[in-house]
Amino acid sequence: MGDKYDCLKISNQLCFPLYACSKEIVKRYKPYLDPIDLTYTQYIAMLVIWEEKEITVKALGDKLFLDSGTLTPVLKKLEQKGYVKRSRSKDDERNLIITLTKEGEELKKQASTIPAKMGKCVALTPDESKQLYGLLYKILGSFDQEDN
Amino acid sequence: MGDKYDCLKISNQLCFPLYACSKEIVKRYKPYLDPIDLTYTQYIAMLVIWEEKEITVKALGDKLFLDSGTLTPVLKKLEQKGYVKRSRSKDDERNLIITLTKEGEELKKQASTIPAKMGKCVALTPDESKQLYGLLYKILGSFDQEDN
DNA sequence: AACAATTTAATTGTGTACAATCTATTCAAG
DNA sequence: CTTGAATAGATTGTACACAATTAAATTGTT
Repeated sequence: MGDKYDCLKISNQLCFPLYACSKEIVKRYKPYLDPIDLTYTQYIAMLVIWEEKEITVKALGDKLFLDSGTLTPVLKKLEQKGYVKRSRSKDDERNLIITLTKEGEELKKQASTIPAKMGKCVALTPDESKQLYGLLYKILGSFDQEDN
Repeated sequence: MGDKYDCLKISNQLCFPLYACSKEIVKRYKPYLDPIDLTYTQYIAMLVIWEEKEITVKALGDKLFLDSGTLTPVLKKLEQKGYVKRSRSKDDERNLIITLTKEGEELKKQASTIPAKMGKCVALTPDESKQLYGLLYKILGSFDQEDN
C-alpha cells in the first residue's frame, strides 16, 4: 500500500475539493440568479457595489480577487442591463468609478432572499460553516500578505 | 449596525471565499505546471488517468465533477501533446476510453514533486488542512447524494 | 517644465465551464 | 426483430479567468 506516487492521488489533494466545491456551489446559485438576470460573477460584483455605493474597478478587483481583464466585460454587461453606471473619476482620469442606478438599487431587495436559500444547500452545521469560513480566510489572508 | 441587507455583505458569504481561494490556489500551480506544459484542468485529469491507467470520459467526469463539454477539448489537447490516447470501447462504442502513452507515463515522475511544493503555499497547519479537507468532502458528499 | 517610471483600464488570445442540443449506440418492452 | 427510451460524447454558444500587452493619465525626479 502506498507507493512513491501516492502524493499524486486525487484523494490526497487539498486543492481539488476546493476547486470542485466552489464550482458545484456556484452552479447551484443559477436557479436563484436566473430570475434576476445575473451570473455568479455579476452577482458578487453587485454585492460589493451594493455595499460600497461607489467603487473603482481597481478596488472592486482587490476585493473580488479579479483583474480588469475579467471585470471590464462584466461591468459593461451590468451597465448594459441598467444596474450600474461607469464613469471616469474627475480627480484621476485613470480611475473608472462604478455607481448604482435606481434599477441596480431596486435589485437589492430581490437579491436579499438568495443567501438564506443558498445556506440550505450547504450540508454543514452552523459551527462547521464558521470553521470552514475561518480556514478559507486564513489562506486568503496569507495570499494578501505575499502580494504586499 | 446590521440592517436587513447584512446577509448580502460579501463578508457574510461562505461561497465567496471558497470561490476566491480555489482560484488563487489554482493560479499558484502555474509556475509548477508550465514546465510540464499542463494547465490545472489538464493536470487533475492526468492525476486520475495516472491512477486508473484506463478510464472512460464518463467516469473521469464523475470523478472531476466535469462534463463532456469541458473534458472533450481538454482530452483532445492531452492527446495532441502526446500524453494520452483516445479510442472507442469495443464493448460499447458509446464509451471513449482514455489510456496513457509512454510519454504520459513518463510525465508522472516530473509531476510527483508538485504536491509538496504546493503544500508549502497553503498557510495551514497539517491539522487545519485535514479539517478543511473533511469539511469540503462533507459538502461534496452531500452533492453526490442529491444527484443520485 | 521634462521625462522616465508607475498606475489604471482596456484589449487580445487561450483555455476552461456549462447549458442546451445533437448524434450514434445500446438497451428494453412488446 | 423493432421501435422508443436511455446513455455517452461531441458540438455550439455564452461567460468567465487570466497572462501579456497596450494606451492613457499621473507621479516623481531632476
